[in-house]
Amino acid sequence: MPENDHKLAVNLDSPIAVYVQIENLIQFEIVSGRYKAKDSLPSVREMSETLGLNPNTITKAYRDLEIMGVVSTRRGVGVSVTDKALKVCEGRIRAMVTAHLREAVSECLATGMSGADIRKIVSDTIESGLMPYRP
Amino acid sequence: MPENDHKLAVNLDSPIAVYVQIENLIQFEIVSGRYKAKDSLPSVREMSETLGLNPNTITKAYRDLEIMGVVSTRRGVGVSVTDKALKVCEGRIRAMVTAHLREAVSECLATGMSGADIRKIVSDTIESGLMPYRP
Amino acid sequence: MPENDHKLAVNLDSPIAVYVQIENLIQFEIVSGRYKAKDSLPSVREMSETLGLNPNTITKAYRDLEIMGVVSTRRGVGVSVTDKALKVCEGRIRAMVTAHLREAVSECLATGMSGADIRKIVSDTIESGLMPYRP
Amino acid sequence: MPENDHKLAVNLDSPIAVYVQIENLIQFEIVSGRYKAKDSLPSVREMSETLGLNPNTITKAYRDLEIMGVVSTRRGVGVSVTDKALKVCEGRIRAMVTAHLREAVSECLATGMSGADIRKIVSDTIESGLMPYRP
DNA sequence: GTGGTCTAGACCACG
DNA sequence: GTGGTCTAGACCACA
Repeated sequence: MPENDHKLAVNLDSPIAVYVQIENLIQFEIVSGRYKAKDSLPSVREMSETLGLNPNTITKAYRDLEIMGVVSTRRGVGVSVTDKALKVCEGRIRAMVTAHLREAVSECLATGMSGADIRKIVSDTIESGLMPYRP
Repeated sequence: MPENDHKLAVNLDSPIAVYVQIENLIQFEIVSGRYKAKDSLPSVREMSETLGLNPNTITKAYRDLEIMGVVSTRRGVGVSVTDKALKVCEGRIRAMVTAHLREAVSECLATGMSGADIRKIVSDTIESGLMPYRP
Repeated sequence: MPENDHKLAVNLDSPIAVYVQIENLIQFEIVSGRYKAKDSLPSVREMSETLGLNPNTITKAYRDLEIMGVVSTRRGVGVSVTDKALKVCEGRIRAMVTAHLREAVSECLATGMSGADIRKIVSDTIESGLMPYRP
Repeated sequence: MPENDHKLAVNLDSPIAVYVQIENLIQFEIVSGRYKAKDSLPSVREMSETLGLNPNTITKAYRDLEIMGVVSTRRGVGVSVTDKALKVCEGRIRAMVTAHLREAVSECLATGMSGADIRKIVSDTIESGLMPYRP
């Protein structure tokens, strides 16, 4: 039962800094095609209210994304996805998730879990549907 | 190519706190059977020198493990694995790595990666051998 | 009468953001050789007290410098100049000051100032001694 | 190569506020004699369309210039250069560009650039012709 | 002691 | 309304 009205969410208990989670979330949205070049991102204030975070935290994420070349910000106008964003994000994100997957499998092996068990968990997760990125 | 001279290693650049990495490392060693009940752990000083970390960091990890009931420390004697350590760690670690694996697969799906691609990476990693836990 | 005990200073009235001024100041110190590879920078707290600024402002500057590869920060240890800092800064700063000089001369020309007058001001400033960078 | 079709231009990426850039641009035009007493300035709407800026930005610049006594606005008539504009601007702008020039030279000295190198850049720029003010 | 993150809230530049 | 900067002050991870 996939939830279609896709919503961004951060995990405050994660050891990963919230602003980094937001950067990743947005990059996932871009890679998955939900944000396209020239699309506007939610304003800092809107995003901060949606996520229940301080505007400064959003600002920090947006600023990093700007340095990466993923978004472009203009005072009084807003923040929008750059033309090269997809290219930039695709490489970064693909490499990141592949590394995470390899690490996760290695962890499982390190506990003595069998290859068959690992494959079963993987298949179950794949079949349980397209889960949104949850940091 | 079996895992000879298995060594603990922490990743200072990881967003995961070093003391958490150490706690996990030791639990992995227990789950995988390299540390057994009543085994002594390296002293705080030895561990800190081996890993190049501040003794306080090791102390904090050992204290947390003691609270979890995984190790017991006795002044003048040292730190040793408790009898119930395996039982405690097995559940925790198994749950952790399973969760990590599901998250990693979900991340891959979120980028639009196909199930076949994911399974291929998983199989490759499984076949590349038993990699040590690397946080 | 040059002032030898060289001190960093920022201009709060400048249209240039304070944290950018700090980034420039430190890069000047590196280019001019007053900071060398592996030198420690003043701690965030110390710098903030010296300059009368909020620690967050210093943190922002240090973070940008880290992204640029000019400094390296380690928790609990401090911030130090990287080995490649001089190379990185030299290009950036040299280009920046040259551009500023050209712009300043162009401005003078645009007001109708004569080449001779411009050269006189330049010579006077050169001869008035090595002034510290004042943003 | 005389400066034909001289055009005002602002730099949106400059740390200098756009309305300040416009104020300076107009004062440069006055000092250089391209705008004389009683000349009309472009209307707010025309200026905003020419420069692709929000009319509010132009309005703010014109208002500041009026406060300085450089222009006078009359409802239904427009904005025109005052009789004392040249006198007012000349001092302000001359002081500003001189200060910029001194600062730029100081910056160069601070990087360790030699007086000869500085003089060479200055001469090159002077000889490359009368560049328009570019903020 | 060090740096890192986050919040709350202010003021500014711009549309 | 938009984003940008800065302050004040809190808590955490680490040495």
